[in-house]
Amino acid sequence: MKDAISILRQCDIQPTPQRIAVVEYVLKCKTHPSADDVFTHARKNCPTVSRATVYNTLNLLVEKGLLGMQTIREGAVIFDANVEKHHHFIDDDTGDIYDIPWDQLEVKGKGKLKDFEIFEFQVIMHGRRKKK
Amino acid sequence: MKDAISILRQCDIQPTPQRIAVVEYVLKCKTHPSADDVFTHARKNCPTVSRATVYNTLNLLVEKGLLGMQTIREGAVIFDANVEKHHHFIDDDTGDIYDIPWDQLEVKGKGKLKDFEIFEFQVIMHGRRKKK
DNA sequence: CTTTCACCTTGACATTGTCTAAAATACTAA
DNA sequence: TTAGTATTTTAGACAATGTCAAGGTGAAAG
Ligand SMILES: [Mn+2]
Ligand SMILES: [Mn+2]
Ligand SMILES: [Zn+2]
Ligand SMILES: [Zn+2]
Repeated sequence: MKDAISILRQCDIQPTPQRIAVVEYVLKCKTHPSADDVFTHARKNCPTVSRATVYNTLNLLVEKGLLGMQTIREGAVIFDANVEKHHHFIDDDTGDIYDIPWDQLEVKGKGKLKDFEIFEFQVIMHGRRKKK
Repeated sequence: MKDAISILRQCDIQPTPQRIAVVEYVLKCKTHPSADDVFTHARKNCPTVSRATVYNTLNLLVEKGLLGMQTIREGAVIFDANVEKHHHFIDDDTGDIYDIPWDQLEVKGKGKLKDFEIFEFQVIMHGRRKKK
């Protein structure tokens, strides 16, 4: 992955130490973290970063399309470094959220929904991940 | 629909005025209300009902399977009088949430997800409802 | 050096949701 | 009826999520 500074520059966001700390964690994170998760981890590299700055940076990244945001978990929005279209599987035992590649599932019948103009959609699955 | 008292009795929940006010609103509501929506409306019929009782009653109804709960909107869980399996369409302009009958959509390919045991799933769509 | 400007921090605030202690209510049995 | 017990309700405390405004810091420009 490109380094945080280049990514920020490319989107016309000034690369400050606080923003770099947020970006370095959240854009390579595979765990669908909450804002508070990001805050905790960003603090390790930048101990003075504030909650407000974390929220501001996350919202900025989402606006710029560098970061996804999902409202599939109770209590807090989660952020998603994977900005390609994909589905989600939620392990109800552990709370872990897994990405399901877009082409693994096909949703048929959307054309029949005459009253609705669909901008985007995804399949949300709940269950348990099989231990291998 | 059966009356609130019978419904509560049938589930071994004592029908108190507070619970009746909650049930009468939430079980015939088609708008996917939040707990606070239910609180506001229940107060009209039972002006003394407290927030705690509304939450307790909603959680009881969900436990008993009389009410659905969905985490598809930011900020608050929503409740769903429709306990049949179905999908959801969210109008991003208005925030309104529409039920999509289960058999209108078909999700193919779940069998390929060997690592996951799926308990339930649904399709979540975002877009705009066409004005007729 | 002074002004300006973007950024950051702090803390206040609103909202959601849970929990507890005490009051109110309803059932039960003498 | 009356006393006692169990259930329910209420008010408020509390924690967590998220937004916002006020003021501080620091660099760049004049
Ligand atoms: Mn974490
Ligand atoms: Mn309402
Ligand atoms: Zn994802
Ligand atoms: Zn529904």
